[in-house]
Amino acid sequence: MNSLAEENYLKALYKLGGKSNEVQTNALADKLSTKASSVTDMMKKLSDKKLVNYEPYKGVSLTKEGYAIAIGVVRKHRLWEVFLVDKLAFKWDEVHEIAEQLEHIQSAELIEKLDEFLDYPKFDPHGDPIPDKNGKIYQHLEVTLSQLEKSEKGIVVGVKEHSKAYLNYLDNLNLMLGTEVFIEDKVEFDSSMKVKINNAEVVTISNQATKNLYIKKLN
Amino acid sequence: MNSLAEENYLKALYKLGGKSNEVQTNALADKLSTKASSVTDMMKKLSDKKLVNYEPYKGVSLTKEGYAIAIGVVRKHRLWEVFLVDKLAFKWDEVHEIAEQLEHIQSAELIEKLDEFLDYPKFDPHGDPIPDKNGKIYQHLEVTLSQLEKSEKGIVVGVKEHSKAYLNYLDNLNLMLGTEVFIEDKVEFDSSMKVKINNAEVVTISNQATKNLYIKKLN
DNA sequence: ACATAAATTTAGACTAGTCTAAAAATATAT
DNA sequence: ATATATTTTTAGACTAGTCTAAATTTATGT
Repeated sequence: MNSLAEENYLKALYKLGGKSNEVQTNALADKLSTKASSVTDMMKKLSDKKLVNYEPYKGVSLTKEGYAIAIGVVRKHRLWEVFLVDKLAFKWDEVHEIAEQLEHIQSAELIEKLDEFLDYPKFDPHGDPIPDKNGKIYQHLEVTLSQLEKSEKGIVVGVKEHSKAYLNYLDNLNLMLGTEVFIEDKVEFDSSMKVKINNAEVVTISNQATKNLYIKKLN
Repeated sequence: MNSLAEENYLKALYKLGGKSNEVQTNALADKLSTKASSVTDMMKKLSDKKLVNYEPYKGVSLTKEGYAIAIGVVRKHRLWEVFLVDKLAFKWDEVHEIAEQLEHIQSAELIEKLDEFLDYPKFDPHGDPIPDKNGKIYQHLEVTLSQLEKSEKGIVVGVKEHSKAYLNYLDNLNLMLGTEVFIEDKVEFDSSMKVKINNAEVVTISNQATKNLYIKKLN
């Protein structure tokens, strides 16, 4: 069994380095809002448990076993987010902190039953893919709104940035998962875009915002 | 905010002493499977936080504020148990350990939404009353099966003992919440009872078992 | 190549929670 | 009433996880 702290380190390592990329001590410290010295201590511990490959001064990466644990935590986080939004009517910008707690509940049976109850969702409320029980993830084709050209059409399938501020900004533009977008125009000056939403109103979206929306192209 | 350990001490204090009864250090240590010295340390801490009334060597009881927290944890535990049984199809003997974890999730909004989702249940899967959001509890009239006389009739409304072994024993007898029981006979020799279940088969129930079943008398 | 900067690790201290063993207080028994 | 048993508290040590400050290693710029 792994402690809550250990699980959080493994999850952060996954978010920064994926299945096998090296991650620097400071990057991990930043991600976890802790200090580099604390990271070093934990890396030694996780290395002893064979959950990470750690060489002093050289960075760290997940072992196969560490990756499996990290993926499991991500799976739990995202399934709970679906539960919170679909069943308890939370909004998509309200669920992160609660899911951060729920992701550490220990019970394999619980999570399988939750998955079934939710009807085996493939994506969480932000469009992030939910690993299946074997750890398989179906990744987005990573096309962002900013990469579409004038007159191209697509559907919003995910967000890259999860802050409350950004999610609220999208809500106010009526942009949510499943929304159809059509590029009316790209403004050269500030790289913002004029976008027609669901064949109705046209809104202007900042470059910053367009870079953080995943789109599935149509036609 | 209170730590997980603090919440567990407060809950145990509630289970042993209710709203205001004094509890001995050793009793608390037993309940929490810890040592008396650990209890003493924690009581000093909770006393400093004004969550318990503690006088060295004299025992300890909950303050109003400590009681409110304890009741909140119990409310969360029991609501999650309802979720696990009603929505995720767990059996009543499988939910305790998971609910022990879920009861510490911090989010007032979560628990209110869960309560609504479950349709404001009054009792958990073992028949224990669920405190409402103001901390009000509707207690059972505490009649146990063992207190019924020959030819009396009642309905099973709760269990006093929550061990897996006991709950399984009841399952095997087809005894669950809502089951109708009719006392065919009381055996003087070992105080066991012959009980007709749902107007069908007659089973023999040990004294030990009859003392742990709450009954609502009929007629 | 060498000085300096940046990143990382080590050393030592702190907190929360736990433990064992000894000391102190309270209860019980004759 | 006094010895004995029981209960509780205190003292000191331990672990997990964190921190600051100093030391060390690696990277960078001229």
